[in-house]
Parts: sequence; structure tokens; C-alpha cells
Amino acid sequence: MQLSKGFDYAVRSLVHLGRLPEGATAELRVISASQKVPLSYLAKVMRNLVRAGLVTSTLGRDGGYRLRLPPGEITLMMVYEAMEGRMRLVACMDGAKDCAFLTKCAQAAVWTRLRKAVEDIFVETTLRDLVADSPHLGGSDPVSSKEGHYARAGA
Amino acid sequence: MQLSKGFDYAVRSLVHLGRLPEGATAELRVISASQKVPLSYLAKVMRNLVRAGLVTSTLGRDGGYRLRLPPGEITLMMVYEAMEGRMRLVACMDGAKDCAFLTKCAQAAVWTRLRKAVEDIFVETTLRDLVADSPHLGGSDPVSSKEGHYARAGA
DNA sequence: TTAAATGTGGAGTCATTTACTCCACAAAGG
DNA sequence: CCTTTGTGGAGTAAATGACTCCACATTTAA
Repeated sequence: MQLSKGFDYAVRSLVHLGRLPEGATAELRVISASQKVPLSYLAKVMRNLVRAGLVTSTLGRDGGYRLRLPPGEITLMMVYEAMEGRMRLVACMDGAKDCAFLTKCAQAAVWTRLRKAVEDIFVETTLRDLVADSPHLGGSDPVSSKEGHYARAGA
Repeated sequence: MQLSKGFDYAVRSLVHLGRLPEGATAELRVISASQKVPLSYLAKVMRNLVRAGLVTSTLGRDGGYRLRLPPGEITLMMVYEAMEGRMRLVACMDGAKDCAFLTKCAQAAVWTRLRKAVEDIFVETTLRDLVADSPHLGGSDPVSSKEGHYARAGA
């Protein structure tokens, strides 16, 4: 249950772009430095975003990247899918080709519900929320502790 | 964004145990066969569940595993933590030791919110929901139901 | 007391995926 | 043209995930 670095990098880079004055471009090497992402890897990340239509690139001198849509219209869902494609929480989720069971297994419904919950958040969170310095992302939970703040039975 | 097989196996195995008549045990090799999990790997999975206090094991002839709590009291959250520890969606989530930025980054709030959403589902989903043939996972279905076959827990 | 059936512990191996690099090339502009 | 930008994709390295193995401890029953 972990997000890939590629996705994280993509988000960071888009935030960077979203903070630029409208229409301005940022070069790969600038984004790389400011977001602390390896240059050559970032190049690959950005290509995904270009292909997905989230940013445009211009070549040659004074080239670079810029958002193709207003920040309020770029959702995390779009970014996720640009980087990873359709979300599948377990191997057998949609394709079902290697599902170990012929009939639907008991947990299928939970995985689906879980994915929906995640996707809902991804859909409703836009770059605009992230670009703002104090994002008002209701319901965030500041609790944090080292290991499981949920009691383990016995043990 | 994917759940590990270990976690999936753990859930399947617990469902298997939850479907047994109260107090009955199942041996490793039986669970392995019925849930299609490699035996030697399952052994490791089960040890995690034992350590976490979700199941008890008995050695020797006629030994095996059985639930230590009624299915309605075993949440997916407990299972998750037994297998994976505290959830961290991105590398820098709690420890923050390798966070690339000194001040909180823009997306931290979303990751936290996301984790909360997932954990909420994990907390409110119990083994009882999965053991039932037609799980009604619609809402957070508070404890109700005809006394499960664990009416008087303890055993 | 022995033997067989069970789980335990953990080191070790194999496989897959993730993260990242490199380099030749194409487009744009001076 | 030459430099500066991104592009494409093959290739490599590192990390993690998935799984195996085997010696050992415990329990029960012959």
C-alpha cells in the first residue's frame, strides 16, 4: 500500500508548475533542482504528463514545460492515471485472469470499496488545492505515531 | 498503490478460519490448499497473525490455528498492521527523515487524508463482513447481527 | 521412550518491480 | 550551423516482494 515515487514526483512537479505565473514555463533542470528529483528520471516522468495531456512542452531555447489546464482542473486522479494507469489494489482485481477462485471471493467487495474511496479523494483533489500554501483539505488527521495507533489484539 | 500478497493471504486465511465451526482448528496444509497459498509462505504469514494475537496455534497432533477473537472483532486494520506495520503511503510520511523538504510539503495533507480514508475502511470492516456469503459492506454496519457462532467468546 | 505430526524461527534465494541512467536524436531559436 | 531544449527507449541498478528450506520445539499417541 504505497504510492510510487514516480507519482509523487509528478505531483511535485505539477505543483511547481502551478506556482509559476500563468503561461510561464519551467525547464527540466529547474524542476529537477527545486523538487529534488533526479534529472534523467524526471525527464521520463514529464513525458508521461505530456502524453496524458496535462502539460505541454516546448523545445529549444527558452523551452520547458507548462500546465495545459488551469490548476483547478487537474485532479490527482488524472495524474495517477497518467503515471500508473488504472488502479488495481490486488493482482486479480479487474482482469481476474489469475484470480485463484472461480466465484467471486469474499473480499472483492472490500477492495472495490477501498479503491472507490481512494479514487474519490483523487478526483476531488486538484492542483489548486496543493498550490495554495494553506490547503484547506478538510478532514485531515494530524495524528501520527511510530507504530500502529490501532491496538493489536493481545500480543 | 497495491496491497501485498502477504496481506491478501492473511485475509483469506482468516476468512477460512472464520468459517469453521466455533473452536475448530485448521492446519497449515489445509488452509494452504483451500486458499491456494504456497505452504511455506503461508507458514510465515500465520506466524505474523499469531504474534499479533489474532489467532492461536497449537502444536503437535491435531494442532493447527484458530481465531483468537470473534470474527466481528477482527478488523482489517488489525490484519494490515500485523502484516505491514503502520501504513505509509510515501517514503517520507511519518519518519520524515528523508523528506526532501524542510518545511511541510504541499501534498502532505492529502496523503494523510488518503491514509485516513483507507484506515477508516479497514477499521470498520471486520472478518464477520467477509465470512458472510453476501457481505453487506454498504456502510459502516455497526455491530449487530444474530449472535455469531462466537456468541460467548473466550472458549 | 520413541515417533510422528504439528507449528516456529530465521536465514537464504529467486523474481519482479521500481527507480534511475544513458545516449542518439529531433525541434526550436539564435 | 551550434546550442539549448525535450524525446524515445533500451539498459542497469537497487529495492522489495514472494517464496523456500531446514533444524528445532512442542504435543500426542503408540
